[in-house]
Formats: sequence, C-alpha cells, structure tokens
Amino acid sequence: MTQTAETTQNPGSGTPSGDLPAKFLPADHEPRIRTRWDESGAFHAGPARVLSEGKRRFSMVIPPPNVTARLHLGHALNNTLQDILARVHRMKGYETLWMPGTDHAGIATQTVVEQRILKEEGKRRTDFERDAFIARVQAWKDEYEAAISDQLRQMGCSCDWDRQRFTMDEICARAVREAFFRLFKAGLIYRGKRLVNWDPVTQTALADDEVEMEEIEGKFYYLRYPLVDGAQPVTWSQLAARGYPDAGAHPSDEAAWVTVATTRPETYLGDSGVAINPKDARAAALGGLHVCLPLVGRVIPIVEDEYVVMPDPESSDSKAKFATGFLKVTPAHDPNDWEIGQRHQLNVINVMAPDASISDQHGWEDVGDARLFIGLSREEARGKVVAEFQARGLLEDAKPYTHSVGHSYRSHAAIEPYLSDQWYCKVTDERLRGFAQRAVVPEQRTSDTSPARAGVEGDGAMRFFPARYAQMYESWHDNLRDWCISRQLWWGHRIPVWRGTGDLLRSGDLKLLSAVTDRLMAWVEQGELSIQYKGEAADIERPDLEEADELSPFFLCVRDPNGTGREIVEYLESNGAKRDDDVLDTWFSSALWPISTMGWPEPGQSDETRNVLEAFNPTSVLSTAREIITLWVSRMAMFNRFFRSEDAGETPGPIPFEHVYIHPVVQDGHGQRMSKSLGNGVDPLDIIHSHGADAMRFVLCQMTTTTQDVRLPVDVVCPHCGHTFEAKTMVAPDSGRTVAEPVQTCPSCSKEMVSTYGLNKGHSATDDQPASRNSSSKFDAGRNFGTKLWNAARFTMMNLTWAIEEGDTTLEPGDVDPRSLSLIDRWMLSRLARAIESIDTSLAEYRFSEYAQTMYELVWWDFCDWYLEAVKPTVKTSPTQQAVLRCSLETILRLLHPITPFVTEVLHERVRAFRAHAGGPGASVSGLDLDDCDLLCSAGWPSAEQTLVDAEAESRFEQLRSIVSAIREARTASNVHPRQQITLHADAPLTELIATGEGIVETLAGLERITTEPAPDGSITLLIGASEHALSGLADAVDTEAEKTRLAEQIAKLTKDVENLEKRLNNPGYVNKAPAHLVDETRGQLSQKQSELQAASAKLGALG
RNA sequence: GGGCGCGUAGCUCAAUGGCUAGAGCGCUCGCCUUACACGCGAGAGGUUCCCGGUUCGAGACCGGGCGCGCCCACCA
Repeated sequence: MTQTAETTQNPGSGTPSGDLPAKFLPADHEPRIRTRWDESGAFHAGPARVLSEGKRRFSMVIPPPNVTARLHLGHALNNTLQDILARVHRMKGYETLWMPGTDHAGIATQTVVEQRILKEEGKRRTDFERDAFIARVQAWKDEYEAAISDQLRQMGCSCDWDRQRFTMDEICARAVREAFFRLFKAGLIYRGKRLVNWDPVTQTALADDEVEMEEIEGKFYYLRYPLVDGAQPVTWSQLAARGYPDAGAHPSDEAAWVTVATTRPETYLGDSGVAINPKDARAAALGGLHVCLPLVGRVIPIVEDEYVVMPDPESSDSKAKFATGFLKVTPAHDPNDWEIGQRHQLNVINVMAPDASISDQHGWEDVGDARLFIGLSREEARGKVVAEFQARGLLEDAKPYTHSVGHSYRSHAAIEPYLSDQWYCKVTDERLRGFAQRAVVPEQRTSDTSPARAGVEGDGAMRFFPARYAQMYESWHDNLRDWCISRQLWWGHRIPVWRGTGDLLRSGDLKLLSAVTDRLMAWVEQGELSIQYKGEAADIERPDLEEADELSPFFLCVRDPNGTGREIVEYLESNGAKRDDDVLDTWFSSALWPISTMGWPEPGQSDETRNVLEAFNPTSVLSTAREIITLWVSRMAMFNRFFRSEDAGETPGPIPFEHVYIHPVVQDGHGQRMSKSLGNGVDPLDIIHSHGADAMRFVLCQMTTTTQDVRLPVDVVCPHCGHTFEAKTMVAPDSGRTVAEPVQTCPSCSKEMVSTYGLNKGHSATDDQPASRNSSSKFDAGRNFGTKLWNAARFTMMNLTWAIEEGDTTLEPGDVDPRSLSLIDRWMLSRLARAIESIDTSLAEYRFSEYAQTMYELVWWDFCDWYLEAVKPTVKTSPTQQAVLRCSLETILRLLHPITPFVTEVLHERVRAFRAHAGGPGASVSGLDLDDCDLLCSAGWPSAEQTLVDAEAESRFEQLRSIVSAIREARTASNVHPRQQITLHADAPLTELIATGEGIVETLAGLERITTEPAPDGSITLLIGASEHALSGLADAVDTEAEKTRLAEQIAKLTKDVENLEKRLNNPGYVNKAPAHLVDETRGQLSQKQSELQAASAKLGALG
C-alpha cells in the first residue's frame, strides 16, 4: 500500500516542529538516517578502547547467511533481535562489535548456479574448466552478497560494515588452511574409507544434514538363498537332522534355503554374509553352514548378531512384522551392514560405479553368472534381479511397503550409501568433543559426566537461552561420530593436501636419495609441512614411505600453499605429487567463524585490525536457529577452544560465546516452516516497502516469545491494486501441505493473479494474471504504533513550541524536583522508571516480546491515552510540566530506539533542533539521567533513580482512573454525546479525592464542573464504590429504561462476586491455610462488594 | 524410535499456584473531540483440548489420553 500525503494541517507551522506531517513516512527518512549512522562511524568497534581503556565489550558474530538466496523473514527476525542487543549495549556504554558476513554454502550455492547455467545456457558443470566455473559461482556470490548486505542495511542492522567478512575471503581462507594444518599435524584429521551418503547425480558425498528423507512406495522382496555345507547343497532332511525347526514341512530331498527380506534386492550382489539373531531358535542348527548367492555363486557365512530383529507378524513394529529373521549383509552399501561386517570381519564388496550403476570395476571380482547385471542402473538392476530370482523359483514374495529413503537435498536423487575415501575430522577426540561438552554451565549439564576443570578458562561458562536447548547440545555429543569433512565439489576451500608415492622420493636422477627425504623433513621441522602415511603421522623419517603407491599414497599437508608454502608446492607438483581435488565441508569454515572473522591466526597489521580477537573473543552472545546447534554451535565451541588453547590442545582455550540464544522459527499461518519449495517466504524488503523497517522490527520483536515456533499468517498482495488479503488455500495433493490456490482473485478489485505462495507448477504469470507478492497484515500493528509515537512526539513539540513563542521561561536549565510536581507528572515519571527496570530484566533473559510489550503499553496506554490527554489543558502554561513532558518523550525515544531505530532517530533530531532553537538543554527532571548526544544510536541509555518510583502517585492515579472510567461508561450507556460537557454531583469525600488530581478527572471525563449540590431531575445516577452520585447537564432526556438495564446488569455481576467471595471465606481450608494478607484482602473485598450491591439495589428500587 | 514445543476469545498471542483469565487484530455501537480515523470512547465475545490427581486454591504442578508442530536419529 502506498502512503498518501498527510491531510492534517499542522498548527505549529513556522516553528521547529512545523514541518512534521501527520504521519511518519518511512521511505522519506530511512535512507538519510542510514547515511548519518554510517558517516558517524558509530557502529565501528575499536579494540583499543577495550584493551587499553578498559571499556566493557559486547560482541556478536552474525550467523553468516548463505549466499544462495536473499534473506527471508526468519533471517529478519534473527537479525532484528541481534540488532536490538547491539543497540541496547552500545547505548549502555559497551564497546560493541557486531561482525557481519556471509557464508559460501558449498554445495547449495554450487547447485543453484549449476541449475541456472543449465537452464539458461544448457551447459553442465563439466563443460567448464574448474577455474572458469568457480568464476561463475563467484559472480553469483557477489550478486547475492550485495543483495543480502542491502537487506540488512535496510533493516537498520548496526553491523560493523568495515569488517564485513565472507567465509572464502582471504582472511577466512587463511584461517581455514591454518586450522586444517594444525588438526592434520595433531592427528585429528585422517583419511578414512567409510560409507558416505553418496549422491550419484552430483557425484559427491553429502553430510547427514544434506540428506532429505522422502516417503517412497516400495516393496519388500523375500529372496531365497540356498544353504550349502562346504560346496554341497543342504537338503531339508539334513537340516531337520540338525534340529532346525519346521524343516520337516518341506520335501526331504529338496535343497534347503533361508529367506532374507530386503527393499533393495540389487545389493545382493555385494552380500558377504547373512545374519541371524543368536536368540533365534533356528540359529543353532545353522552352525557352520553357508549360503550360496544365486548367479554370483559366492559362498558366504551365516553369522549371529543381536542387531537382527526377530520376526513377529503381530508386532506393531513394521520391522518385526516384515522380518524373516535373516538379514542379508551388504557392508559396502548399507551403514548398518557396514557395522555388522566390521563385527564379523565380513568382506566389503562394492558393486557399483560412482554413478550407481552396477560395475565390476570398483571392488567386485567374483562376478560369476551375475555378469548380466553389469552396466545396469540401480533401478534396472533391481527389476532384473527380481526377475532372475523369480525365474529360478527363489522369489518367495513381494509385499508393498512404504518407507522413507534418503535423497539428495539438491539433486533429489536417492542417496547411495557408498564406500569411498574421505577426509575425517576426529571430533570424538577429547580435545574437541570434551572441550565442547565442558563449556556448558554446570547447572545446564545433564548427560556428560566429565567434570569441568577448575580454573580452566571457559569451562562451564557457556549458557543457553532458553535453557532447554542445552540438553539438545549435550545429547548430540553423546552419539557423536567422526565428521566427514571432504566434499567432491569445486566451490569451497580446497583441501591443502598433496598425495605422494615412492616416486616422489626417487625423483630426478637420484634413487631414493636421502637428500630428498631430508628436504621434506626440513620443511616438516620448519612447521610448514606435515606428512601422514597409512593413517599415521610420518613427520619423522620413515623408510617405508618408499613403498607408497597410488593405492596407498602418503599425504602431505602444506601449511600455507599460497604463501610461505609456495616453494613446497612447486617442488611437490614438479615431482608428480597431486593435490587433492576435494573441498572442505562448508561447516568447516563456519566452525572457525568466531575466530577467523577476527583475524586468527594473524594478529593483524594495523591498529585497526590488531587485537580484535583479544578484545572481542569470546563473544557475548550467539543468536541462532535451533537446527544448527549441533552442526554449528558445537563445532564452533570445539574449534574456538582447541585453536585458542595455549598449549596445543592440552588445556582448552576460551569459549566462542558466553550466551547462546536460540530464536524461534517463523512459520506461516498453517504452522509450516517458511521455505522456498512452499513459496511461503516473505522478503523483508517487501515489508519494509509497505510498512517500513521499524514496523517490521517492532512486530518481529513482539512475536519473539520463548516458545520454539511463532506463526506469521502470510497474506497476498494484489499486484493490480496493492490490496493485502488472505489467500484462498488448498491442500497440495503431492505433499499434503497447505498452499495457496494457484489463481487468486483480489477481493478489492476483483482482478486475478498467480500466487507464488505454493509455487504452482504450470501456472506462470501473464499480463492478465501477474504474480503476487507475499506479505502479512500482522505488520499493520507495528506501523500503527509508529504513527502513534510520531503523533505523540508531534503533540509534544507543538506544546513546547508554543511556550517559546510566548516568551515563556520554560527552558531555563535546572532540575525539576519530582516531589514538587502534580500527581499526573509524578505518575508518568513513575511509569517511566518502572519501564526502565522491567526492560533490563526482560533483556537479561532474552525475553524480547516482553520488551516490546512494555514499550507498547508505556507509549500507547500510559503516555498517550492518559498522560497526554490529562496534561492538555495545563501543559502550555506550566514550565515544569513541559519539562516532564519533554523528558518523558526523550526517555521513550531512547528506550524504543533499539527496536525502532529509524523513527526514534528522526524524532531525536527534532527534539535536538528544538533545544537548539530554545538556546539550551532545557530543564530536566532530577533523578532521570539523559545525556546530550547528536545521534540517538550513540546516546546513553536512560537511567532513573529509584526515587522516581512513586507508589503513592500510582495508586492515587488508579483511583482517579476508575472514576473516569465509571463516568465514561455512564455517558456511553446513556448516549451522552462525547463532546457534551456535564456536571458531576458528588459527595464531599469524592470531591476531595478528585481535587487531588488537580483537574485531570474533569479533563478526562469531560466534566464541566463538580458540585456537592443535589442533582436536578433528569440526571443519571453514578455509583462509584458504594456511594451514589449523579451526572447532570446532559443534552437529551435521560433514558430511564436504559439506566435500569444498566443497574440490573451491575447487580447481577455484583451478586455473583459476593457469592464467590462468600464461598471462599466459608471454606475453612482457605481461612486457615492461605496467607493472612490474602484472607484479609478477601474480607475487605466482600464488604466492599456487599455495600456496592446494596447501593445498586436501593437505586434500582428507587427508580421503580 | 529419541528429544522438544504447543493446544486459552473468530485469528495471533499473554497471564512468579492467589483479584472478575488479558492484549492486539477482527466484530458491534457512538464519535471526523484542533497529536494521531494507522485515531478516540464504550462494548460483545471463554467448557483455558479431554479424564483423573496434588492443593485452602490449578490455565499453570503431577499422571494418563487426544490433537498439532518442530528437531534429531533410523528405516530389512
């Protein structure tokens, strides 16, 4: 929606407030304010102020967004919260560093770029040279890094933009190489042959988290494997003789078999055993027997393993229900089978090529008659295997079975567990896992029993908010496995390892010259090279290196291939050593983020960069999403502590952050996570465009409760008329998810559009049906709040301005003594003081919604609804009240600035302009400290002395407020026109009470006067408490019937209250056991209600 | 399978075991009151998912269900 120009004339025209329009139009101010902030350098942190001047530090590293795409509202939420923390602490006087940056996001980015190139140019990655392709990805990165930075800036994020980082920039890359080298040298990185999640399409290993589970309608195949004793078939009668249960049920001279159940028959080619549970009654009779794989002819053992599930057709567990008790073991193609194979020393037979076709070129030799499967794809082979088994009477059954299968989150191909050589990081080592576990504060630790080491820096100092997430962190470490860190990609940090064979040592004309080895060893001694061979460190001379060959090479890790190691690299490569083609898992560089961004391992050359790490690590808080607690938070803890260890890992170094705040996940209105595939994401810039950054930030802050998910109903914006409306939805047949219907009709202009919410396949935008954008009307509340604040400030300025024009002496510097003030002023100051206190408490516990709510109530209810309305008649002539008004506004601007930085900064400019115009700082309230500062973003956080909290003023105000409410209710019930000034006929006590308010009751209730005279005919009765008063001077005749109805309702309610209170007091348990003050309170309430009831009844009786 | 969160007004959410369970949006009525109609005033609207228990007192705590959702692991 586009905002139109203001319609309201400003009465204060010609003064410093004169050019304030009736609405705050964000687009008119945001760019200019951002420029002012940038130019001021307010967000640039200086380590020297921490290290030499002893200033308290507050630091955060941004969770670097992936450069794959623009930011969505989930990012907006997290970054708003971080900015709030940064701004609050900056105002509180902390030297504040918020380090911005982005993540290269290895496979994700490479894949989006590959897909775009394929779509636009029809080329594949393999059509490019490695460097040329990387250049294309780099171009994408540049585009999205710029877009993301722009989004963050438009949101108002107060990052230290001079220090912006990227996980692959030289500063971070240097840290990655150094980290890899140190881990390699320490034996914490090793080469391992393991099963990985292999994506046969992209031909890369995927991390577990890069695998998505998808439900598949498959089949359970029951395959018969003939039993053999040595080379001879075993008959059922022989089996019966061994005591095999039910063997007699088969023809005695027929060859016996066992039946295995599998969803993947094609993997039988790689079977190297059949397992049975030792508790199975059949197990004993099979001792020493083998099975012979059909066609292949391979004879494989039957092993006993507890892992095998016993069959139970009645079981609700689908495994037991479908099981036969015999499990085919394929160590090369199933992770569990791999484990079983390890336990029983079974052969590992890989029957597939990297593209997942059946192949005898990758570790399979005894092909036998199974040759007919060679070259088939997995899917083709499956059908063929089933057909061949069936043809031989070996297919017992095939049952339909729905199960979930891992798929590549990028290519969507089914994952093949695949045996391959990979680099691993030994995170299970005490120096990594142990350090990370012991970082957590003792009271949040549960499972890990290793004690924190007394006196060790960082041990037991890391705290989770909300605390429950500590549990997730801990339990993950219990089941930790070594981390596969290599990826078969081009986009990423290339692994700094070269492989060498004995030929490297026999280079040139020389035959195994010790001089060559000496040369390598010299580099090792210099700490520039580290060597591993056969899984062990070879950093000492090992004659057997000479035997290394292509199949079993030795590995040379170069500390700094681009710098000091250049000479080594040249030497290695000129002698035939080849660099590893793989790159590191993205999370490897992410794990270094808190130290790499701050310059580790180099101290930095200039004053600016030197000592950043010393000054700002550990950071104060990390704000992130819960699903990466394990992938990221834990690894940062490991690396920060390991690499900052002062004794190479003997003693853990400092933790990466003191607090870990886990923010909620933003879901759409149907409880679904915002995602690209659902199309329910919302671009923060769309919200900024329609509502402004402040409105977006305020609502996001207000939404952030301590639950784990928050819902944001997504609306559709009409591309024709800008109207925002709730989309008509449907359940998608394929996913079962709720999505918008493909074509939506605008309820305002009746034109049609194509909704992006739900990514409707086959519906593309046309001129008649343009694409709509997503938005949410939830942000209206934030925009309204901003306008309210704006107008409150406008009112304030107008009143102060008038005083100047009239030559008042209002603004003489000097303290206003709160004790000398009127009730309403004391009340307002008390509310401010309490808000300051309450915000501190909320923020200390990361309760952001409380902070927003406190400000909402302070501004809208206390300040606007009551204070401003109450002071209207008096403020123009009261210098002290003007001082209170101005100080209140300034306090509010400061307290609100971290949430809504733009509008508050603009208003701060106006307040300062006004002060300049008035020629001085103006009167201030004693006990309320507000420093003078050019920009609000670097102004001081307000502090209020405890003396400003005035309980007496608050309770007196509550009394007066309830009188005002009673009068307003009576007016409405009797249809008295809002502007009609009326007369209150009150008794002496009430008159006195109202007098303490110095006119505010009259103002707020619209009273012309208050008198003790008896009310004339035609008045309406006003019951306040148990005393009866009246209102007269109404324009129209009193509706007696309406008054009777009102009284009857009142009586019914009071009767119920009295009953409840009596019931409570008649309960002996309550009177005896509840705290005495509560019982007394209840007694008081009862007598109060009883007299009110009596008064109301009497009045109703009198009306007849 | 393990862990976690949630279920309160039509919607989105509040409520240290203690006043009559509150707010915003939406709805109804009255107001263009000279800061603000993105506003002001007054209202309507509740079986706090169900069943038990603890307690003088439960929306909250305990046990058992039902439902929704998220994360992790696994899937012969």
